[in-house]
Amino acid sequence: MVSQDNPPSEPRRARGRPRDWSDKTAQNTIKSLDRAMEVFEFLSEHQGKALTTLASETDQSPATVYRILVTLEGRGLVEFDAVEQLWHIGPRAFVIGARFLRRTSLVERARPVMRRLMEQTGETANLGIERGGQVLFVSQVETEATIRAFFPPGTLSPMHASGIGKALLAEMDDARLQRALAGKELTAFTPYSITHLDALRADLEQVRARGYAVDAEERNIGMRCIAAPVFDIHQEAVAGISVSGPTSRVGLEDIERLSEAVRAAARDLTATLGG
Amino acid sequence: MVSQDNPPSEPRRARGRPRDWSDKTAQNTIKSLDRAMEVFEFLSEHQGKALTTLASETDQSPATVYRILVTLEGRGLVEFDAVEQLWHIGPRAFVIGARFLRRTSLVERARPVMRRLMEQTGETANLGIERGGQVLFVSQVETEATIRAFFPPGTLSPMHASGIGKALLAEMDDARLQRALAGKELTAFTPYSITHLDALRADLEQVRARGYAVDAEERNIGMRCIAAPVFDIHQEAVAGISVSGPTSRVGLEDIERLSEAVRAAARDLTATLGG
DNA sequence: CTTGCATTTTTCATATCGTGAAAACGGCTT
DNA sequence: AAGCCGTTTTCACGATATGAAAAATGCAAG
Repeated sequence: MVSQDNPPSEPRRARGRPRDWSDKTAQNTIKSLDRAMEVFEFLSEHQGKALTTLASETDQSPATVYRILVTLEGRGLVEFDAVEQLWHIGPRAFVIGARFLRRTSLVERARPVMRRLMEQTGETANLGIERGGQVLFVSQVETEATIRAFFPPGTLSPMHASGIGKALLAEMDDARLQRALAGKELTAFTPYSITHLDALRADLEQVRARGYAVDAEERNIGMRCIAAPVFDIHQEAVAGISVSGPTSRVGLEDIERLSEAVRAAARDLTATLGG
Repeated sequence: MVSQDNPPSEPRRARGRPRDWSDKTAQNTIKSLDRAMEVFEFLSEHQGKALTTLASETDQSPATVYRILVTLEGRGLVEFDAVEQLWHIGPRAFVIGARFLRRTSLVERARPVMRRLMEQTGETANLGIERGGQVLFVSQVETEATIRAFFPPGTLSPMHASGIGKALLAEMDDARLQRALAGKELTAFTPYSITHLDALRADLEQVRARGYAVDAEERNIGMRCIAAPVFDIHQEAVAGISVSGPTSRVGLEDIERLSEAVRAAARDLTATLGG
């Protein structure tokens, strides 16, 4: 989506003194800030932590963690529940993080397309992009049915066990594929998960051929997902759009029908992006 | 914002040494961290800034800002676009921020806002969402007056005869409006009810223009209601907030004044949702 | 092609300021 | 009441964040 992760292809005309990328230990970073951000991140993963717990689990002194939290609290990045005496992520963190989406108009443009897709299919519609070898779900429109697939925006998921992930992988050339999967295990989440590279490649071949990817209970038992890639003006797959629902409603015989709607939605979105 | 702002009611049992709240200058915060967060926040507001610009606009030396950015980049909180040489908010900020939503629901977050609204206006405050073409009242903070409007949470009410309903309808585009009203009769509950589609459209036009909706005895004789829409991060109207009271206290001449408070409350709630 | 300017990144010396230990403070438990 | 536990503050020390300036580069102008 946004440049940067293609050093081989992009011209990379860097103004100013070039950064010393070889410096693995990153000596140009601020240690105290990094430690503070570690606490921040840790807190976001395990919400509702007490000061002492937080301190011991991040290997820092309670006094330091306390000061970090109070400082962040001053900006609303974290919140202190005075009743329960627990710390949480604050609303401003949400506001700031959400601005990540504003960078490209992708999410905004996708909104009406997704809504229509949800109405046509009756299933939850999702939008995801690739980030650091994972699928990042950035937006969703929930179905009105009571039984629904729920992926809160901000969720990260492995590429190989996700419809959107596979739709994106299928559009990558071999070098990029290697990089996206580098160091990643093909974890088995269910008995249906794809765990071998050969099997994955074969599946991706199919995805390319028919224009959509299927996640048939590869991540969650009882959930199926049908996804198609969305292209930007450079013909690059920048996102995936999908519907997901319970096996009871999304039967194997429904896939053909649903895939039509998903592909149409992907085409629509591609068109509004200038593909 | 969460629990914390009701010192009169909450017991406020603080374990440990009590914080020195009088210390307005907050001497217990970490200056460097605060400055770093200032850059972080500033960047989120004005995305795509160059280093120098960022430095001068936050009144810090380029070297310092550079180190802050590189540190945050290491955690994915900010991103550097190598082609354009610009800095942006990173995906991890989105992931972390999104976890804020997991903790509390719309209803819980609305609670303090509604309480304040009730105190300001002296009237019962309501929160409602749209479900299946009807308004679902999900939460309420009752006034202390003896004569009070009472909507038990869980109550369903037709959209066209409800302040919240009209506030939500007014934000829909035409297609969605059609669907929300599909198959619904514009039932007359009182002589003041709106029963013709044209009249409703005209009213909605007004609602949009002034930013709030009024239910003037359209559902119950003797009760008036002033509502405003609440938006989520996608700028979609997800809920409505309102005050309702007897005509004796909510006169036509009070509407202007009350609507200010309602709109302010709606704005507050919208803000904590990331709108 | 050369020169100058703008911008980013690194080096370095300095003193700021972040740090942990320990004490102070209260609530909670027995 | 006394002891325990978790939070907040104090304090003295030295790690480290900081800005100035230099280095390294691209870009635009001559």
